[in-house]
Amino acid sequence: MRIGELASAAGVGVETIRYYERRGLLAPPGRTAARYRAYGDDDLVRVRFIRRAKGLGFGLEEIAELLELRDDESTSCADVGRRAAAKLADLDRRMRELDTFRRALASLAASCGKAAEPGSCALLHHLEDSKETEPNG
Amino acid sequence: MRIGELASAAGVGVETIRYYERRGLLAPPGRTAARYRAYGDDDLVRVRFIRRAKGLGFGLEEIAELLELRDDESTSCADVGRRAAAKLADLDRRMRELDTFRRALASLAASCGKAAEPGSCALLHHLEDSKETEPNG
DNA sequence: CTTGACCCCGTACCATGGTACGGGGTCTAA
DNA sequence: TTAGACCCCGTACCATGGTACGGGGTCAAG
Repeated sequence: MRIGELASAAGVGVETIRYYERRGLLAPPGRTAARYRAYGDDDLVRVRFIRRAKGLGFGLEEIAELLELRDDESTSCADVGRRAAAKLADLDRRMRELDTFRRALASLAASCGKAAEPGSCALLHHLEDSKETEPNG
Repeated sequence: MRIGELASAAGVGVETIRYYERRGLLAPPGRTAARYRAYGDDDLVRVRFIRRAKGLGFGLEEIAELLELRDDESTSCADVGRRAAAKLADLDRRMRELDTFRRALASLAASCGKAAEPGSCALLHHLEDSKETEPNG
């Protein structure tokens, strides 16, 4: 398929595909006689991989590393696993914070409709109460 | 307190404080005779608010809106609540995705150490299996 | 009355993750 | 053969969230 087709199938712009190529996330594809990029289904898989990983908070740099591991057939799953473990800890922390916040938000949304007293917002109080949970962890 | 004190108390750089002021997240503070910015404890609360909200995925623009609501005493909690509800849905979706990913990552980390067969990575497969969970939600 | 830490301001710079622009080639269909 | 859709490339630009730089003022200690 050509770049436009790949892009729309993956739900991104054509420029994004080229950008990923520049960034090394996509290998330079084959070309048609007219120098058009020619992609296969596996490229689509790859772009979707990137988008999904990105949507989950991985940076392109990290994704590139993940893809490298994936590309290298000799790389053991354990290598991926080591990276994964580090990311897991990160994810866990992130999720805990997010969950705390989500709870505050949920209880806020529940209580707010009823008592509309200005200045008595669970959400705002939650954010104002500065516990030791610093963002630079 | 002066800007440096505020900054270190909030765990950010001096430049960040000034940047927040430029962005309208912090009101221009009072000045000493020497034109030094003079902050109070509520400014610290405010900066911590910003950092916490930021650490949880809010953008500065969103935070500015939240702060506006907070500043405006006449704003009912319900107004904040409406914003919160929208953010909540967003957070929920994000957390579900994150959780799916975290599980994959966790089971990967568990299985990877044992069977190190290349190409059989739960993580990679998870990302390659493109379900309808698109990142542009 | 000088040294050093702190502050002022404006402007430039940085990384990230794209997005747009301009000038050109290619392909398909009428 | 000509219009329109698509593609090529390089380069510039954008938003976000800061960070650094340079030249200068302020203030407390020694």
